[in-house]
Amino acid sequence: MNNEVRQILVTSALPYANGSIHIGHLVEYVQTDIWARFQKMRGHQCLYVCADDAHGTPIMLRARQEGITPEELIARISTEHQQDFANFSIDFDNYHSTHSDENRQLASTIYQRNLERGNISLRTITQAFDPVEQMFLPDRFIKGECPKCGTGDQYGDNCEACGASYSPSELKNPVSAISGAKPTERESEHHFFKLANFEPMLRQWIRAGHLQSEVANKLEEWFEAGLQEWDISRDAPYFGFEIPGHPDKYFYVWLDAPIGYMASFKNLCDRSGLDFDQFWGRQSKAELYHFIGKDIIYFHALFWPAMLSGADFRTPTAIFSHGFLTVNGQKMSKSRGTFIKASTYLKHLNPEYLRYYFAAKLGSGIEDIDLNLEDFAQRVNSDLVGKVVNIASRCSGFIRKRFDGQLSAELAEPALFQEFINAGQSIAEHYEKREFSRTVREIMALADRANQYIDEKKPWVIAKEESKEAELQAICSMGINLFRLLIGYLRPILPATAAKSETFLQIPPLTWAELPTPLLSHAIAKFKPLMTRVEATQIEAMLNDSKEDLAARNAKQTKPHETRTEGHLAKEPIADTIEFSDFAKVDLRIARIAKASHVEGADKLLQLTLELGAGDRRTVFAGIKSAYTPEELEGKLTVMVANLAPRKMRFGLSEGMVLAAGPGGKELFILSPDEGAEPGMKVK
RNA sequence: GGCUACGUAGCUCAGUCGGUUAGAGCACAGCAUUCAUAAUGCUGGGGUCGGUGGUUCAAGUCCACCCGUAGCUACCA
Repeated sequence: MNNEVRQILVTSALPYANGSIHIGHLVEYVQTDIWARFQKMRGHQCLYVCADDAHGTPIMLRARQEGITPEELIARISTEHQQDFANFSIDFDNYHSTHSDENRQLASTIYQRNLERGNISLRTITQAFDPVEQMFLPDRFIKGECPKCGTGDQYGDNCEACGASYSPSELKNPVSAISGAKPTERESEHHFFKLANFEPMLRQWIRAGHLQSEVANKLEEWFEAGLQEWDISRDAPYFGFEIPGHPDKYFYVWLDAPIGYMASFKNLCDRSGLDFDQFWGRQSKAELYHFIGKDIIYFHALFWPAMLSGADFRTPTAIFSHGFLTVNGQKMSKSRGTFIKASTYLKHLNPEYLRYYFAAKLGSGIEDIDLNLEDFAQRVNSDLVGKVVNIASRCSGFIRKRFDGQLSAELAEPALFQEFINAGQSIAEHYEKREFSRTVREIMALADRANQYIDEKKPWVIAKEESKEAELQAICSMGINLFRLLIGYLRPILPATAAKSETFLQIPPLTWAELPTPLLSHAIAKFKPLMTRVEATQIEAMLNDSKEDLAARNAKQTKPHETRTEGHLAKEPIADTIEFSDFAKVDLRIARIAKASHVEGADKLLQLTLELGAGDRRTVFAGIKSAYTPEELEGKLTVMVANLAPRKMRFGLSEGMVLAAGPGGKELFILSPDEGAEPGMKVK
């Protein structure tokens, strides 16, 4: 074993301060936390830092909508995030914010140094501008009709209906998503990071073992396309840091977000006396690892090393990317109740279950992992409750009742104990390589071995024989010692269960180095259940609760809640007054959704067969796949525009439209009539 | 459309450099057992390895094409 103490700095991606932590986020924090805890348990100096990512247009707008300052918003969200993390035993050594003095200074330093070395250029670009809000509009905040297929309400970058990509200026009838005004074009001077200056360095870097091979493959694309300049500035109004010497110009949030890793660490240094340069200086010998989702590889594997190198800081030792989380094989969905917030999960289930399940599925690759809820319950119950915890439970009774809690003075089966110790090496290697699923598999094989041992020795038979007291004590002590090793190996994954087990065993926190020393002639405490089974009803309740979360929020939106309503009205102002005759032209009818199905090849569409009674059936393509599944729509009554001119769409002819409210994505709500309405009835 | 991955038992996944009869856990069935939170042990059934074609003495593994899934496709956090 390598006894050298390593200096390791680990980060997880910074959660955006615009929403709650959900179980998808947790994959990454759990993965990082397990790895960091493992390193600490091995005796290394491992520091795990993170922060809230607090800047950008969405945060500015949300704060405005809520009628508070961005600072108030991010403070509130930060508290909430940290509470969720603490509940899941995510053990940060420091949690900070990108909206901090440390980050302002570091961002400025990094910018300044790159500027001095000719890595920043200034160029005037033309951008969409909202004349009402007096602000430039990011693509995401411009909506309009797709220039190719004519579908309305599309974002400025690509069409959700036909998949075409285009620039915002090509949209037909564009409107600002903030004010509803028609955007104008305006020129502005922007700051660009000249990524191409780093091409030789990056080409070498991405093939030097800092990245997973599939990630490096993917990045080749960018070199083939040619490295473009990266726009790192935004115009006021913007919530972020003003660029030194350039009033009303701000650093783009993605510039200062990764710098937040450094800032959080700097903040830790200032409080604890650690040496910042020892970790971030060009000559640093410390290891630096970023755990990230595969969606933000570009920022971390190209821009970030380039920025650092251009500012005379060290580059990361490695970037560890992971895949996304699906639930029951599908993307998390609010309507299915599988968009589960961390706080909702906690109301129903033990966080250790999820940590274990994620660990059991995580490898070092970037494939997505699936939370199959049935599998989740079976796996936790069988592995943790049935196998591991059960070993302590089935041995402790004898030790407690017959020997007053005292373990025997010698190991009954030193060879078996040694077998468990030997397995530790490969378990450690798998931890180190982030092959947690292999780690778990090996540990569970040992747990099976321990149960087999007890079964073989049959302590319950021996207990009935006289003069076999010593043998009984030895067998059960052996079982307890095997349990101790299993818990030791599982400790990075199950910190809370390990802590409870340490209380039961009456020992200090386990370290890897102590594992080979068995507990002999030692008193243990009374056994209390360390973990209980997952019940199907708990999972059911959690899913319902997630759905209710959504329902509650919807109710809040429809209620005349000042800020929320103002938000919607501000985004989409009430249209010009019309005459009744204009309204009468629209023939609205109650329709029954007779059939709903997915459309092959369509990302956003569902194909609906609407029944108006008397054999009148219409095929309608509706862009509501993001919010509804076909199953939940079938049989429902809704309201449709029955006399809309049929429109030829990519997948067929659409003969009308269903009415729905909401901004899109998960937040789409189709209208349904009150009880008693029948298909075909006219809405007037 | 292009690109990066993925597709193996009902479920979740292993399967290394191509090499005997494709493995594990869960679930299921039978038996044993009662120390343990209905936990444990033993035995068993279950697979056209997404499809088609190719390379090879030999293909789950390599190549091509197709189908399906996920993601990325740069001013979106």
